[in-house]
Amino acid sequence: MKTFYATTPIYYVNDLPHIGHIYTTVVTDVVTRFRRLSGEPTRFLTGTDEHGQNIEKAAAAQGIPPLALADRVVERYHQLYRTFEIRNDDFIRTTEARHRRGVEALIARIAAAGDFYTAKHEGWYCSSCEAFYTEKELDPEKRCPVHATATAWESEENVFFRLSKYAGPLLEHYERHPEFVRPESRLAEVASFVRGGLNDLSVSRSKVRWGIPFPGHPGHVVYVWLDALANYITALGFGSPEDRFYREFWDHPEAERVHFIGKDILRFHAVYWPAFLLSAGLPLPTTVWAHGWWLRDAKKVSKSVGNVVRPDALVAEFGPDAFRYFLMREMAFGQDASFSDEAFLTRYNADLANDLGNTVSRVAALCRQSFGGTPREVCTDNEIVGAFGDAEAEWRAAMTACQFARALEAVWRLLTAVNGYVVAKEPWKIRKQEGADSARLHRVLSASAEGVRLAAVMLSPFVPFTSRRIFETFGMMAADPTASDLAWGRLPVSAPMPELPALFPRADAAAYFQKETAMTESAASPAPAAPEDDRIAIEDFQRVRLRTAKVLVAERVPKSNKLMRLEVDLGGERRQIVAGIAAQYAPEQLVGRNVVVVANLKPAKLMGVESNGMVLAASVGEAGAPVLLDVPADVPPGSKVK
RNA sequence: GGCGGUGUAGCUCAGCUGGUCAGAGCAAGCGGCUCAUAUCCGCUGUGUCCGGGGUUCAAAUCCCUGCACCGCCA
Repeated sequence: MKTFYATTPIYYVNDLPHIGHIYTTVVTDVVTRFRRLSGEPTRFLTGTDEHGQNIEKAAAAQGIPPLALADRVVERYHQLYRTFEIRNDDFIRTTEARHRRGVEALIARIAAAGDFYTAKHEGWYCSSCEAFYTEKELDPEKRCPVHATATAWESEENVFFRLSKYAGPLLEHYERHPEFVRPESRLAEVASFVRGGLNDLSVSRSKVRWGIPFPGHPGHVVYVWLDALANYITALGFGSPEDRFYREFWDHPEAERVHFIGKDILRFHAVYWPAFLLSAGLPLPTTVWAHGWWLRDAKKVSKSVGNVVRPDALVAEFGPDAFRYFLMREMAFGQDASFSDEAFLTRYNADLANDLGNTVSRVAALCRQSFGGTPREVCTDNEIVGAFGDAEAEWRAAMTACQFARALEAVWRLLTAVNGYVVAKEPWKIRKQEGADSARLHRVLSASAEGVRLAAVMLSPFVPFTSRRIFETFGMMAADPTASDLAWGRLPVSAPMPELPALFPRADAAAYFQKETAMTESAASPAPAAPEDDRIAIEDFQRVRLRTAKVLVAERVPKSNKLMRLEVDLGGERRQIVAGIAAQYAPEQLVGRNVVVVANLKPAKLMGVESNGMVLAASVGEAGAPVLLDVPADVPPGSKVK
């Protein structure tokens, strides 16, 4: 029997949930709801990645065991899932015994294939990355390219996986299964990477303690990705006697297995993971679907314009369904999209309030006013039947291809058809002329209401709560629909219809932004650490004018331990800048040195001395000791830094 | 530097293997209805389909080249 299995990545508990997590999870939820609605046996897995040095450290910093830290974050995810009505069948945590058992089983198979060997692994190790770097990847002072913190030369015996051996088989697999990576352009990227040759992968760590002990290698734990990726099968019971789900949803000729991921972790899913599986002789996933990122609209910073990004506020104000709808409708799946409150409000009003909400409201009102309930007969011969057939076919094709925006457009065409039909038939006139008993009136409203009901069925994967409300409005049970509901003529006859509040009351965008602005401004205190995406757009960065400068004069600011008064050459312009570096640098170390400065900073007075800019320095260690950024002596002063 | 992608109406984007492909939605303008959440229905426009070459009877669609932006790798 054909089965469908979909997963999100397991989320690292070092990070609180943000829009990226919400998006991937909602996508997977929509897809699995669609499959269930189509009657396919379906399984939806998500979970958390809880091992690694970073977790160990973060927990130690808070004085709690790592597992307690993980518990807290896991609770945040559960909350999130309740809010958005995520219907996952399982939630795996890498600290669970079933996961460990599965990882051990996977490792046993790879070992049996002879794909592990031990060798000395040396290099510059960054403990934050839990990774080794080569000399040329580091700056001259051997600092980590990601964290800019000191790395240490480490040398240890590690277990290696013969990844190099699988470059050929992987390329062959890509060739034979072009659907293995979606979208297509990503497959090209991955293939290009593999064609460049693969190095064997170190898959054990002795520096890390918080992890799964590597079988047969005391003191070593399993490398985080080998541990984490395995979740997709360990959650199904792989390696356990109770592996019914594994046999049904993974190791089965007709099982479809899809990983939804962000494009940032494509390589792990499309290279490492299938290589592990090939080695272990297990089936590969059918498709790895890499979606894009939500970028922030940063055209204007003015809050009154309405580009304040506050997903929490939007969800609170307009509800999780509106947010789910926006995410699925606005992003062309696979590409990046930009997020703005403005776009959200536009979609909300145009699509949800006007089209969906108003159509439900008008058809329901017509029925209620005419019959006090649903029509007494089912009309099977009308223009809406055909519109539904077309919409359903398009919707199904688009959903199967993960073209969510298209699927939604198809449903909206059905809504437009209903509205056009209502306008053409003018049921309010029929009622006046022929009375509420008119058979024609019953048929017209039956067709209209049935169109709305079917739109709600097709929308149920996207906006489950709203769909149930629509069913309720038309006298049905407020339950998730099943495959048989997706056929014409299932609207109950002469059923009482409760009068419910508007689904999506029209929003006054101007008033909303005014309120948000007021709230933002009144929140003078530091914003709470919201689990938000804090990436910025390139335009944000470009507002900062960074320039190189040569220090001409340096002297300590009287009565200050930290402040140093500098006069710098900014390429023809002489500037006075005060920098808090006197504790670490002597004036004579500074004169003649090249530095990087922020050239367009508003002037400020420090200890009575005016400063016109800021010298950039890395902030090192707990105390944040400044370490000036180096600029080679031959870079002329005033050069742009970008 | 290598590989790949993108560039289509004011905005967001559809346009597969070349021949109603010059489109949809939003925004704008005009008209209509009044059942409905000032909602709905109909009509209307602007586009050097990034620039330049080429193949072809025919190219937004294929090839070459230039520019801009983006991604992966180094």
